[in-house]
Amino acid sequence: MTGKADHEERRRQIAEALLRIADTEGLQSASMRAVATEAGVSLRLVQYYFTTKEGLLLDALARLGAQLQARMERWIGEARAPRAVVTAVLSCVLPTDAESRRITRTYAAYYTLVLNDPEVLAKQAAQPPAVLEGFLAKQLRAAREAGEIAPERDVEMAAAGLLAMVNGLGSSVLGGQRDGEQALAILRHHLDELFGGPGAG
Amino acid sequence: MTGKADHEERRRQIAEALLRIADTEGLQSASMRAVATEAGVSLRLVQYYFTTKEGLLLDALARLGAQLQARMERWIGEARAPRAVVTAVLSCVLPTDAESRRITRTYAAYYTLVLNDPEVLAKQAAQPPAVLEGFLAKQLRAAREAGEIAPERDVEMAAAGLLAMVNGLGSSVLGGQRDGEQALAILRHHLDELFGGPGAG
DNA sequence: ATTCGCATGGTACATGTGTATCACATGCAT
DNA sequence: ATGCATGTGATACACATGTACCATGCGAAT
Repeated sequence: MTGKADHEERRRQIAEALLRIADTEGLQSASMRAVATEAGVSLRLVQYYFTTKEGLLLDALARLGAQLQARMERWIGEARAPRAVVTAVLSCVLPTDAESRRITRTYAAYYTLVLNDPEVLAKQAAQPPAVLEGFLAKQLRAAREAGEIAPERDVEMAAAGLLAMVNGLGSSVLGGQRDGEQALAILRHHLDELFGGPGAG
Repeated sequence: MTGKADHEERRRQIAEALLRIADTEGLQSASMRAVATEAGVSLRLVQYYFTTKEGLLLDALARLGAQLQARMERWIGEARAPRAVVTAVLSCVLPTDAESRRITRTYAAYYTLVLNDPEVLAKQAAQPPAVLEGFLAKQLRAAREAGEIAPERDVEMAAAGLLAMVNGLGSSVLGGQRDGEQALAILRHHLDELFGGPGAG
């Protein structure tokens, strides 16, 4: 046989074709045929490897999530100081470079889909933000105990607010209202306000 | 003739049918036929009053914007104090009651559409946030000059951050991650932090 | 009474969609 | 050599969509 590596490779190839289309033209343009053409395979193959369109959408979403997580870990790097970690996590989801623009746009394309699908999709997509928020709160608490944040500050509230803010900032960048650098500046400003003042890069 | 009042009334009736569908089932389900059925008219009439689907979408979006603005003015009411105005504007766009949930969900439905349409739609939808942000900044500056906000605070940054935050909070509520009251609590917390402390109503 | 323009209904057409079906290859186990 | 599972192709089908076209009614101006 051709080996299971080829099988998974084909799936990856097709799913990434979907993500590419979702990024550039939106999910509504990601028909089975369009995905097949983009991936350079026949329509039948897309059907063969994913059976149904919902399966393809779900698989691609999972891959997108993995890509975002990989980007986060890359941005966190060897940072151990809570403030550096928080800054990395928040700023890496802002559409500032090509990769983040791609990921953000593609997530936005899925967003509308999730809103009107009480199916598995909603469950799959509502979990990551919650754990991320918990992670941020933990980091902020550590920073507070280290004296970098005023003791009276509520870290859960701050974490929720910051996460919502980068989400909204991302939307404004995608909507063409402002530029990625400006969004980053706004985020940095609020981080400076939360922590004592301007911190190291 | 039947009078121009009837004409405009028909347009309103049809456009609101679209908005109702966009709210409950998403814009992708808002086909010409579905809108016609929802409005209780024939497909031909939808064509007659709006010619093209794009025209219908644009008109409905304009009406949605008017509804949101009306809601804002209603929420601002007779409030004159900057803090009260800012609080009203920001909290009235959070999905806390039926009307705001409807408006927010419908805007979200349009959002994806705007992302992949460099047409008139983008221009039409990118303007309001900018003027709203300017309005908020002005209110915050007034509050700062009145001593309610620390003099070293940057009001433009704060306005941009708050607007992005309510936007992100709205998304999280729509995504089922939290409830409207919790979102409101997070917003209030950050307003308390920006202004000296808890304020009246 | 005729004519004209607006309003309305019904329906056709071309296209795009997801999915199903039939056909053929190719390689491995028996 | 034969049979069977996996991979691949081409095409058919049923349906939904936006838009265009033809016909009819009906009030008003001539």
